[in-house]
Amino acid sequence: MPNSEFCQCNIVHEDAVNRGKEGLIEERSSEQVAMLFKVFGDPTRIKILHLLSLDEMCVCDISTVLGMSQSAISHQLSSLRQAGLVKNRKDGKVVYYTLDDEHVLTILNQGLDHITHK
Amino acid sequence: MPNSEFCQCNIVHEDAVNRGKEGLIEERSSEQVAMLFKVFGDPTRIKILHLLSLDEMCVCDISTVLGMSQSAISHQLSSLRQAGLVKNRKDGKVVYYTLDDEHVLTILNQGLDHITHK
DNA sequence: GTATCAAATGAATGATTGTTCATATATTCA
DNA sequence: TGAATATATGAACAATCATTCATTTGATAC
Repeated sequence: MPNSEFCQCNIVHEDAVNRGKEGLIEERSSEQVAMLFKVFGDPTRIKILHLLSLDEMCVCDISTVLGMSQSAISHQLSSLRQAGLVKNRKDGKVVYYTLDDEHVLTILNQGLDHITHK
Repeated sequence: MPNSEFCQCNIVHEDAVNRGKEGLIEERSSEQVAMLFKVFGDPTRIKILHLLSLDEMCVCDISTVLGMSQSAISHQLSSLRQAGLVKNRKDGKVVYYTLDDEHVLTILNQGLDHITHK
C-alpha cells in the first residue's frame, strides 16, 4: 500500500513520519530563511559584505575595488538592502553603505569558518 | 579623471579603495562561501535540513512529510551531500540521512534567529 | 535466475537570477 | 536655470536552478 500520493514506497517509519510532520518548520519560516541565505549565495554579494565588514564604503569605491560596473554593484546593493543586510547614508551625491547589524557579520563568518575548517 | 574602466566617477576615497583592495576576500573563498550559502537558499532544502536536525530520516519518509516526489527529494539530497551538509547510511534498500556535523545546525539556527529577531 | 522496491540519475522545461546597456533620479555647482 | 555627476532602476539576455518524467542502479526475496 503506497505511503502517499507523493511516494511510491511503503511506509518505512510511520512514527518517524508523524514526528517529522509535527516538528516540521513552518512554510513561511523556511521561505524566509531560504530567501535570507539566497542573498548570501552570490560571490559578488559576499565580496561586498566582506568589504563593508572592514569599513563603510560608497558605491563608486566598491565597484572600483571589485572591478565591476557601477550598475552591477548598485543592483546587488539593492538586493542586500531589501534583505536588510546593509543600510546606507547619503552625503551629497555619494551614498555610503554599511552592514545593517552584527548579525550579518556573524552569519558571514560562520560561512567562512565552515569552508576553512572542512 | 575616471577612477577606472569600471566606474565613471572620480576617485572619491583613494585610501578607502586601497584599504579595500588589500583587505578584499580571496576570489576562491568568496566563491566557496557563496556556494555554501546557495545550498541553504532553497525552502525545500531548508525543510530537509530542519527535519534532519530532529532525527535521521530515510528518503521515502522525507518525501512523505514534505509532500514532494521521491525524485525531487533525492535530487535535493544530492545537492546537500555534495555540499557536505548531510551524510547517509544504507540499510538494505533504505538510505538514512543525517546532518553532517554541528556546524550545519549552527548556520541554520543563525538564519532562523535572524528572521525572527528582525 | 526473476520480480520487486528504494533510491539515484539524466534529460527536458519553466522559472529565477546576475550582468549589461540605456535611461532616470537626485544632488552640487556655476 | 542648466551642466555635470553619483547612484538607482527598467528591460533584455544568457546562465543557473528546481522540479518532473523516464529510466537505471542496487538490494532483497522468492
